Amino acid sequence: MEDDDPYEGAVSLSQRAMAGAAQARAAAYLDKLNAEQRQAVETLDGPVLMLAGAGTGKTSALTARIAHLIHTGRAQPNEILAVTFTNKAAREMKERVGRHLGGAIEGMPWLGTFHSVCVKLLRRHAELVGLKSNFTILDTDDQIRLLKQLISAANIDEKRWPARQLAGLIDGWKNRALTPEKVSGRETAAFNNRGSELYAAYQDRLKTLNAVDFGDLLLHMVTIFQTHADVLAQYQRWFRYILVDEYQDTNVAQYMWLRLLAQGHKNICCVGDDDQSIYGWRGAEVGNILKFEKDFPGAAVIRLEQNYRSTEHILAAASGLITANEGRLGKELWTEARGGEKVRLIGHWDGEEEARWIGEELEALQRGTRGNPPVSLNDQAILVRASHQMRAFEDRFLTIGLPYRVIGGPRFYERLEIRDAMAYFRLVVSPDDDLAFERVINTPKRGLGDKAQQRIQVAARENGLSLLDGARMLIAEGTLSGKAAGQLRLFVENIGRWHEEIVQASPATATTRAEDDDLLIEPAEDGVAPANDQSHVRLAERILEESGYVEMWQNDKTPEAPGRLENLKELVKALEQFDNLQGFLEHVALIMDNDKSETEDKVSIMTLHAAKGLEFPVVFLPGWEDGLFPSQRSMDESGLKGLEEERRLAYVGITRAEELCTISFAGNRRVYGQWQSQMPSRFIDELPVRHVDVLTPPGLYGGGMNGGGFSAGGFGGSTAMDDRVARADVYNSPGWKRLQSAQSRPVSQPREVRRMAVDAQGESDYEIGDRVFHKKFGYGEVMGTEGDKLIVEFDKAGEKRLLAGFVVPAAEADDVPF
DNA sequence: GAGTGACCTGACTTT
DNA sequence: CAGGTCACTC
Repeated sequence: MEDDDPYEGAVSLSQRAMAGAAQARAAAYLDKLNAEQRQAVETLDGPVLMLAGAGTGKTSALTARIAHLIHTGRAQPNEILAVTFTNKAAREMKERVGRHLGGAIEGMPWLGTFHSVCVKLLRRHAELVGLKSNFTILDTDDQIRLLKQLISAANIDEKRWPARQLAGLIDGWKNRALTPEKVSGRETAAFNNRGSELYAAYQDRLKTLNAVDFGDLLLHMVTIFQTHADVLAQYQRWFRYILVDEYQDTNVAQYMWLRLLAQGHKNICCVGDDDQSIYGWRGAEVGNILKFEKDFPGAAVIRLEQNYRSTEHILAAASGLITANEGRLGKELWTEARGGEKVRLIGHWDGEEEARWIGEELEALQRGTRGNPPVSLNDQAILVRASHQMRAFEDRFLTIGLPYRVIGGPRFYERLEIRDAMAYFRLVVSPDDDLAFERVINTPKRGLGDKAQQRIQVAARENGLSLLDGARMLIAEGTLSGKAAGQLRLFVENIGRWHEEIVQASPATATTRAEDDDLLIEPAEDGVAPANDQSHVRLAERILEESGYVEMWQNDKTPEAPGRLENLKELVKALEQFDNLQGFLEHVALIMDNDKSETEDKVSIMTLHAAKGLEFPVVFLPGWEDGLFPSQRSMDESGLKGLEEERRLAYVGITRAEELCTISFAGNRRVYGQWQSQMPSRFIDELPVRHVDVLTPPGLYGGGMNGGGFSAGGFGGSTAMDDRVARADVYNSPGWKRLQSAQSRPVSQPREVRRMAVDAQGESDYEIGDRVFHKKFGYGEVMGTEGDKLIVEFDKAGEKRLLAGFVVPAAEADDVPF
């Protein structure tokens, strides 16, 4: 590497001038902070652990700290390494630091996600791990395809040993910074005893392809730091201050990376909240935050505990829930806010009913007919555990015409047509991108099926060529049959021609960026720049046109086709923001989020994971049912640890709400296209009852249209002894029983409903041997009880555990219309 | 080589 | 319920 520091003099004059201007501003960013936040900002030297609970002004403190570092002259903007997990967080931080310092701080080149920072570093030092600096970053799709090839090459039955699983294993290893040779012990036995072997083969293949996957970005940098002391020392010197956001989400590789970099000066400030660690499944180690003080002796630990976001009931409900977790660092969140509505809890007959009710609530809140000031849809959100739960809401909202937006749903760049188009671009930019070649060689159909492709593969492998060159060779030999040969020739020539155009347009960027020493000046921040030359946009259009790709969709008669064409247009449009195709590809590889700045008033639907870091005045948390939330899979795979993570997820969900939080569950839900009766979530038991309102079922009992009945509930509170909402309270409540028995009947029979409600209450105690009837499972016999559930052996459906409310005595089965 | 239908399997969270 | 794979046919 270079002897002298390559970053010398990278600070521009304008930045110095800017610092001067900020000086005059007399550090206004400190004014709004409370004592703890201020301490976190002003404790600049040495290790600092900031334990910041939900809504305690963590980002304010973090950005103020950066501003303070710059303001006091401790560090230039480009000497600060600040890492986040999401692009959104990075963007927000950049913007807020800029605001603190009076606007246009241009150079925070090292503020970004772990991955984006690592890409920059790895491009500089790629050769140390056998890569070229213009390596491609594979998406999961490519990764899977690659693994499939390796698995079948290793003569392993792809059915029994799916590539997805191997991808998961490899990902896990990389998260723990394990290179193939470091995978040890029984883990070598993973994947039919071939796990580590395939992992090694995969890494080899990646190197040959000059490609990396997401995990490699971190792993390669850790390897480089560990094996090249000079490189490490250089960055240790350069990054004088290190800040880490969401520290509880760091995995082992990220942890090692940080520790290596911080080892010299130990000026590292980590911000996190152990109660919000929700990425264990992705390799995050809560342990990292728990052992910070051991890793950095003498660390200042600062707790931010004053919550500025939620009402006292919401905060208390969340706090009460999370105390069920063990091994917490422990924080006492408090707020000055008083009053507000309790957290609302309501059960529904099934998922559709739940969606219907929430839809009505959203509209009522929007109109202000609940006796509340109107709440815009933008201020309301529905947070679900798993993305497939969104569908019920989308269906319902489409029906009633309620505008919504799905955040983090099927993402733009993951769509078929976008990936295809991107593969074309990739191939044109880097003709030896074999994975891209495979993807588009026969899309649209060019009569080049498996056989032809195999011949290309063989030709390429035997001659050590890329697939594109292998194809060229075959054409030159003239061994392919007429039609296929002509099509292939056209394809190859097109790619070659387009590639030439790029090379001529910008010879420097088309080859390699290894020589760039301007990473700190960032001519194109994240590849974005005011584009002056739009030739790449026209080129992209022509690629899609002339390749026949657009035509393929134009001829497609399926209903999705027009949408796909729209998406392609949008893709081309997005290119305008970049100054070349390469920059765009880089951007897309790392930034898989599509935050179109929408201005319309819409309710947001997203997963709980996607909601972290966000807040809304009104939040709905549907689907609180055992198996769904907490998710069965988490519990099966990770036991108590999994359950605790689910609980933290619940905590994150509740703490997103500022004013009104509504938890709901359904008694029946379609799972795998099959109806299943659901148990309410055990987390419901853990809510402190004083802060929860159990709502009576809506609509059925004369509550009327104005939603007036909703807040009249609260019968759950009076019966609980131990300060918890017992699930049993919900079932034993008159409202729930009526709901259970009544809702299996048409709603338009109020008299019948009431009669049945009374009946159901009277009959809720079954004895062993009683014959019962269930709406879905049919007839069965009561075998016993388990807690508040009945064990029923159904004639057809077998043994089930369910609540008494779901069955009726067999004698009354005739009354049940279905 | 491409198109079609039967079958199977798997289903959560993501930089 | 959905997407993917396989076998079969044209």
